[in-house]
Amino acid sequence: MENTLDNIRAQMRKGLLEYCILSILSKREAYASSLIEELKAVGMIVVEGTLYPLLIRQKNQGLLAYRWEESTQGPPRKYYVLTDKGREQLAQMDTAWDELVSSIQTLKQA
Amino acid sequence: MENTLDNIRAQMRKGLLEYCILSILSKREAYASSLIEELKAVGMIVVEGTLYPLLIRQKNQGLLAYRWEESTQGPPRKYYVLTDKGREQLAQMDTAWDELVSSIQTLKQA
DNA sequence: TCTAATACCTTGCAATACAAAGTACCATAA
DNA sequence: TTATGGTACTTTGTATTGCAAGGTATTAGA
Repeated sequence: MENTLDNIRAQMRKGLLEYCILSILSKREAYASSLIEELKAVGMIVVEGTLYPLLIRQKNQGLLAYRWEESTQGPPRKYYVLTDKGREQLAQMDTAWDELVSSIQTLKQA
Repeated sequence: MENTLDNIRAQMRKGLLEYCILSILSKREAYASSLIEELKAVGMIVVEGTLYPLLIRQKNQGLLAYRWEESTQGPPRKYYVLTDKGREQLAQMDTAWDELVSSIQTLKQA
């Protein structure tokens, strides 16, 4: 029941992570740790325990596929890419997101 | 596991309802059914089983207060209003929302 | 052969949106 | 007076999902 700005941020983010992941992967393939870095760079803190299950869910839904790639700096990495179905889903989410932003704008000014 | 646009909308909305409620109540007091109407008017479907527990949570957090008012058309209504604490919370949520919109915009163009 | 760094994964818990069903009040018609 | 329909508030049980915490595995270097 804390009310810090961080908690407010966290709460607002709920359900949007899936959209962010697809958006990032639509530009370039990435592995989990690099996704976490990119999200952190724009101010969205995500932890492993959130991201890994999410990626697995999206893969099981057929939105993502992955391939293993060796790394020079540690264990192999699982690079995820968008499938065609993932691209369709992203297009729908773009629409939904624009509508949501518009809805809230309307609410706040009426 | 459905993937309709409605489900996508629903998912994106998660966690944002609290913000919408405070936004509406910052403009005028309202009772549950009227909140549902106003949200529906901007395209956000909310059902009673979602809204009532949410209002009770916000009241228990001290963000809202309410008063009973007689109605000419049925049982009395519980009109909710923002408290000072609710106004503070709303201000923080405004910030968090703007940041979120900005973060996603950055993600999508990078 | 340790240790540190990197990367992936799992378990258990808490929060919350929802469907569905229930309770209560009021006006009006039979 | 009683029944009916409309309005409003509430509760219960379930599914989803974000997270803390802990675990496994690979690699490079001391």
